[in-house]
Amino acid sequence: MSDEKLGTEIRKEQIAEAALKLVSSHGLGRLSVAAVARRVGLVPSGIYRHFRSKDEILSAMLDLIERRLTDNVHAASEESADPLTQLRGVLVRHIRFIREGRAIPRIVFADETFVGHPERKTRVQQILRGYLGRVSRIIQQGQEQGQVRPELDPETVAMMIIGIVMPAGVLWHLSDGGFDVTRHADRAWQMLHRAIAADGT
Amino acid sequence: MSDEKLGTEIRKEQIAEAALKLVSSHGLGRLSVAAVARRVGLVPSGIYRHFRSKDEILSAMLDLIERRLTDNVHAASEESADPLTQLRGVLVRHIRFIREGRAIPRIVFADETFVGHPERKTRVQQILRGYLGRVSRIIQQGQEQGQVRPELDPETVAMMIIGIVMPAGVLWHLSDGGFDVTRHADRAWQMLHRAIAADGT
DNA sequence: TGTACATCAGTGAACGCGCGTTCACTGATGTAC
DNA sequence: TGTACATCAGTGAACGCGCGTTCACTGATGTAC
Repeated sequence: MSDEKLGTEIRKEQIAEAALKLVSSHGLGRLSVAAVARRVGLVPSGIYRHFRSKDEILSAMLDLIERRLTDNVHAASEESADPLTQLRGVLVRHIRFIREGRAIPRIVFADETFVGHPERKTRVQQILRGYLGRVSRIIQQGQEQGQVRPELDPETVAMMIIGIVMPAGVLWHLSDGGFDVTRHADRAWQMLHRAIAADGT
Repeated sequence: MSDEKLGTEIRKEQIAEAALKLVSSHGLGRLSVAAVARRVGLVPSGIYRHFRSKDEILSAMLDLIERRLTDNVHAASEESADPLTQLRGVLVRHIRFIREGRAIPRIVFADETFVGHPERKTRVQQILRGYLGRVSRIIQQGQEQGQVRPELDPETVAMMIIGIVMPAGVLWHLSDGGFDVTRHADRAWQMLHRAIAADGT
């Protein structure tokens, strides 16, 4: 089945990556150890050389997701000096993220994620809060530099940005890509922009 | 097991209701025919007197959800004559809905819902689009009566209202009720209100 | 450079469990006479 | 009002399937001498 023997560090990475891709395309409910094994060119039992259980793979997937969300915000921040443009960059990247596959909602909303693992709720919360926190910081900078209304709660604004993406992502998925996420994001951002920009433009 | 024999129409209602409650509290992944049966006081095989399969129960649950969402908007519309107050009513009710259990996201995001049933995607889409449509109509009325900026796209506004609730619901769930959904909704609504109200108040 | 050995990634058969579903049955309910 | 019968909701045992996991094994790789 396998062409070659690989070190466990490399395999762990491969396996988590493969599992995430499978969840993106078919959902957590359909994620089987056998499917993951097939994807990396191993036999099901081979997985257990690198992970103690299926649950441990899920944890590794969460680590991957956290890393990617962090990278998203980081890349958007680097792209421009203007906080409002940075926010728009986060929005655009998040949409691209959704287009690539719905791994995040499929894990966050799946109850299998948390069954028997209450600590995982904390973990997921920490990931989302971390993301929101990073976005909030951009908004705070905007307030300090005078582009964003100073009386607004940065966290609320950050959540509203996510709130632009979430329902759009749902419709996009339900319509098999028929719903125009980008158009919605453009219009919604325009409205949100008016609500948060310091000058009334 | 069962105290009495009941007509199949009553049982169907009971079973769908029981299934919806189980999904609300434990998620679709944990929904078993046995658990539903236990809840209505039947033996697992007894369910099959009223539904041909587990899938058919899922369809009945979707019907229930649709009815409740419709009722939500209807009740909010009756409550006030002012469209903006009506919108706020929809928001409040939707939050109450979430507090009662996360049945909707747990079904909409679960992939088991759609596996082997592509037509169900259409069904769920129809439910959500129906809900959005009803909310949009309120916004249109607001535009006709001059309370809402006429240049805005009603559907986008409707989705932003849902977008206030969705991420808040996620955090509320992950924090086991620790996140203050109402406070977030208040703040977010205030911002959205400013963005959509015809006068700049 | 060659040999012996330890390590460990990968294999395949087998397990046990949960769960949806089937099926022959029982016995209560309502109706026809 | 009473009896016979058909209907059909409810039961419990048994099934088959998928899937996570275990275990004894094989054989490639890297290292020590």
